Amino acid sequence: MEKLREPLCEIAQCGLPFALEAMGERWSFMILRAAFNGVRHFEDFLEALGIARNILSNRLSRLVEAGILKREHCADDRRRIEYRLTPKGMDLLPAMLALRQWGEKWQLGVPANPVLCDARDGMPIRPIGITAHDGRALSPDDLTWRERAELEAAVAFEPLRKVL
Amino acid sequence: MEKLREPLCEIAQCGLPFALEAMGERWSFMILRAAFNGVRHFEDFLEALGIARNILSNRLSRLVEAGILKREHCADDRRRIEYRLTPKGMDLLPAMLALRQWGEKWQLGVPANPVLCDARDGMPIRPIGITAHDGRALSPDDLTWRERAELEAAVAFEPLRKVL
DNA sequence: GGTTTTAGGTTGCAACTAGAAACTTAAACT
DNA sequence: AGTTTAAGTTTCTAGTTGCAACCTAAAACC
Repeated sequence: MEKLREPLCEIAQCGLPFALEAMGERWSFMILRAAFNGVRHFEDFLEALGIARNILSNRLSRLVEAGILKREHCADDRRRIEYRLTPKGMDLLPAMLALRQWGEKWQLGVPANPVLCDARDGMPIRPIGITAHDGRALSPDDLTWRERAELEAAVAFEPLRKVL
Repeated sequence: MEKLREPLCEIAQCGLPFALEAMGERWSFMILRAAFNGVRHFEDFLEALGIARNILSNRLSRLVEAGILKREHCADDRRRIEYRLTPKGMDLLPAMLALRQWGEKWQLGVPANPVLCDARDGMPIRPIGITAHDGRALSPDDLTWRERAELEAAVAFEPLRKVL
């Protein structure tokens, strides 16, 4: 764990504060979860989450503004509004699952049910973890920070796979 | 994405609300990040985060209470207190990195620096994602929910790897 | 045209969050 | 013994969050 150290946020360009700015509020992840479960309409979010109307209204607006949800009128019933995940919102699924798995593992006593599985073979997904470029599982001790410049020089020969 | 649906939290035993209960507050992830970067003492958190003393005090207490940090007096200087990550706290690293990578990818304009790398070969880590039991990358469309009972019956022959 | 439905704004109130500054306590240092 | 340091706690203030209940606007339905 000693190796895992970086300058704090004033210096580093760190994505965490930006992520928290968009998703750090109390209901944001629960709304996202509902959206992943197919909830699309205001009243359905309201019922699913037990949240106050004005808070929901405010959060949905913020999530739309952040580009995580998109807001559009239904074609068939134009007073109805659909909130749908954008690609940017979909891309939060690993983070949400990682949080959820952590909650299940450490906070929730019972094994979770239902279990999220691979649709192709029906097997449970692997716990979300940190993996090397070649797929090996990494522990916190296996990690280190490198300057981008240094890194790009080092891999000048082999093509650098897109990271982050 | 249609396949990815589950009963909402009243019915399902979902770990997400539990995770958010512990980590959902505004400064929690930033404190965790500092802890991963080796910050251990009250005054150092204070300086690193620019947070008010009373809020920091409150958050540290909560994180200790949640078992994410442990609080102990230094052996050499017993007025000093060290806050250190517990295994439970360490286990939040994938979730934090996933959030951070998302923030870097979607919110932060510039490529992040420094880059988190595998210490063994110096290559950048793979973006955190969802993988099947055999390591294949999965997209949201590849996911489905299965009842635990059904699943355990189905894999009665092959040993079910520990999940979550 | 009147009613219903959907989405969401407004108001009022209680609780919580956040910050600055001063105070406290215990240990260490001299 | 007196000072300094680390880690808080307390007090006061302002702002935000959250809920309930009611109100509005627009579209659809009859």
